[in-house]
Amino acid sequence: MVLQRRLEYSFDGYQVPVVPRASRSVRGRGPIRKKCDGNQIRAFEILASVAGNILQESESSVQSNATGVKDQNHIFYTNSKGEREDEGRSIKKDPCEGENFDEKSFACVPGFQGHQKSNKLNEFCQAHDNISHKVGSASNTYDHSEVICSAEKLATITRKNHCGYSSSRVVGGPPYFGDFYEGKVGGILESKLEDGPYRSRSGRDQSLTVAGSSEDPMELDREPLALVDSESDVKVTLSRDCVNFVPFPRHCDNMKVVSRDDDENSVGCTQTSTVTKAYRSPPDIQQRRMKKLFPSRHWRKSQKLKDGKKKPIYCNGRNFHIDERPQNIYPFKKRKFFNQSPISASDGGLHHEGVINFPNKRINGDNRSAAFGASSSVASQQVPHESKGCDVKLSIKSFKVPELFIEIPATATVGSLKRTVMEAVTAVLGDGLHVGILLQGKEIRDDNKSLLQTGISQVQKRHSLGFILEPGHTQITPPACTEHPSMVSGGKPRSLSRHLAPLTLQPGASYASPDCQLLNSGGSVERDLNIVPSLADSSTGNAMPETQALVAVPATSMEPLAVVPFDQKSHPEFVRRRIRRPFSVSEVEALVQAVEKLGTGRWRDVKLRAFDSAKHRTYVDLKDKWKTLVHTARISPHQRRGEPVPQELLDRVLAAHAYWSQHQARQQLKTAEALCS
DNA sequence: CTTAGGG
DNA sequence: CCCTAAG
Repeated sequence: MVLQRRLEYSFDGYQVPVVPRASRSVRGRGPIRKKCDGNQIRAFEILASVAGNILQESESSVQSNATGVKDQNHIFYTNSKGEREDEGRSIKKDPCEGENFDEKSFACVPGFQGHQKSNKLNEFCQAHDNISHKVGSASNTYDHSEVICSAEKLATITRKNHCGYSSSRVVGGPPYFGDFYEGKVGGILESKLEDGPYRSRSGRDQSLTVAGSSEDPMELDREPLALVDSESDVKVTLSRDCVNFVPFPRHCDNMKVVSRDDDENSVGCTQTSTVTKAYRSPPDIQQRRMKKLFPSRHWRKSQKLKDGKKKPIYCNGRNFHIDERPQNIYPFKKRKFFNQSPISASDGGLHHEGVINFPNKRINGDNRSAAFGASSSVASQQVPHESKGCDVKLSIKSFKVPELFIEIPATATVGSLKRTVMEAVTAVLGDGLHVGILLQGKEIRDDNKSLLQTGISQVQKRHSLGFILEPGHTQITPPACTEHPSMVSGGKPRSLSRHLAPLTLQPGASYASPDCQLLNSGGSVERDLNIVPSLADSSTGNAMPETQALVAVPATSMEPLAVVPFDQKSHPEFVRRRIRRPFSVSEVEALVQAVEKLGTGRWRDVKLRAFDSAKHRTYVDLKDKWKTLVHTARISPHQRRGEPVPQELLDRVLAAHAYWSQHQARQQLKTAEALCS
């Protein structure tokens, strides 16, 4: 049939088709939403969450807020160094006043009074939305501002503490864990435990540094990238009938891009169905609301999952729900929320001298399995407090991330180095953080002991209290976590021992199996340099940490969310933009070949035919690529960017495009005629 | 889910 | 790449 057509309409190559496809052009497009891309500082956030919890604990014990802020029970604020334009404004006011709202520099998540339960997720989302807000707007640039931002966020936490933003939520720390997923590494991190009326009493803040450091160098092991010969990227299968079948006989081989690529290759992961169920739980009303709030692709995914489709029908990058996480850590997109009251947060004299301290940069690859230990300097002291003597004020100063080895070619750009470091940190901390308490060098494992019992409350000497921060999945101390239910259950007075409980981020039910994650991320990420030729891309893919599984949210309550570390999937507005992966020449070749055969209107077939195993290429991608190819072919060579595509290929693009355009025109004409007659 | 197109 | 109206 194709042959017939070909003969019938003698294809002559280079004519640029004038056949318009007006059918869909009329579609109006809705208002363009403003997008802000940012980078996720998950690692830092997680790290900071440790402190956040402490704060949370202290805050939750406060019955009334000391400031004039009303009902700002879910305030989130971040500093705005990352946003130059706001520097001026953001410094001017004390966030405690809660009056000056600066949307850009401050994000305030309004509490959904009376709907706390049902809206926690929303709050989470918004909170993270806010975070991403901070991280800068350049979508694919990873520069200092990220670090700075995180540092300032952390500072913000401290500030929050000082300002006495009290949490009016009934639930204690865990459920709103997300509120504190901000922070920094290497900066100053302070947190205090206080039971009494919340107030910043600088007079009593005679923190003494207590902790030592455990600078265990960490070895990041990763299999070396497999350098695949470019030819191996293309599977050439000569098909018998192709000569007669293809309108472009001269390229009759059946080219297929083979990619052992990444993303969706996360086969052993079983988290999906669980996750699915988690999302099915909320009542429909909320679902609808959520959908409204987050009309994102990811949300749709969730919706679909809700519909009972646990198994994606079409395993391309978009439909497969375990997909892009490993590699798309930071190009994430955020959506703007209009219902949040931004507040300008000033620096408040917080220090940002913290710098990530990674002595020998050397990335060896998949570091997920690497042991990681962060040390922290902790100042702790007995609070000269009158109330029952159970107040322990802790000030965690400066988390230090131990050595992180990164290996990067000398030719790599500074930008890629930054990214790499970022990725490494994220990868290490990506699975959450386990916090251990060291008292005089000994780890306190019994989480049920009170501080009094363990002696923490009496810590007077320096260097007697330390914290161990490890990736969540490397350390599992099951008993430690059993307290969470009580934590989430409410405002009853808790012992100090419990205050520390939430510090332990347990991989528990909230996490995907570590093995799964390992399998999912490092190993499966593309090693095919043909597919991902650029260093940045490949390193990105490989160093990408696995994000957590979806939070299993019980239908009855969403409270468990609280204990869950930052989770991308539970924050639909944090949709990351997929990382850019330029088409390689071989991919272009495969695409051209497929289109020559199939035409320009059957992208799914093209995908199946030539990119079936390239999971990261969706048919939409292929369609887009074709579009750009056509464009590229039409512009002058010196205007082209990126990896140069052989002119021969571009010629074929034009030829095929012309041919199939005409072909389509004729088709339409035919049908039109048929209709008329 | 796919297509087709605009952004 | 993203988003999304249409089909």
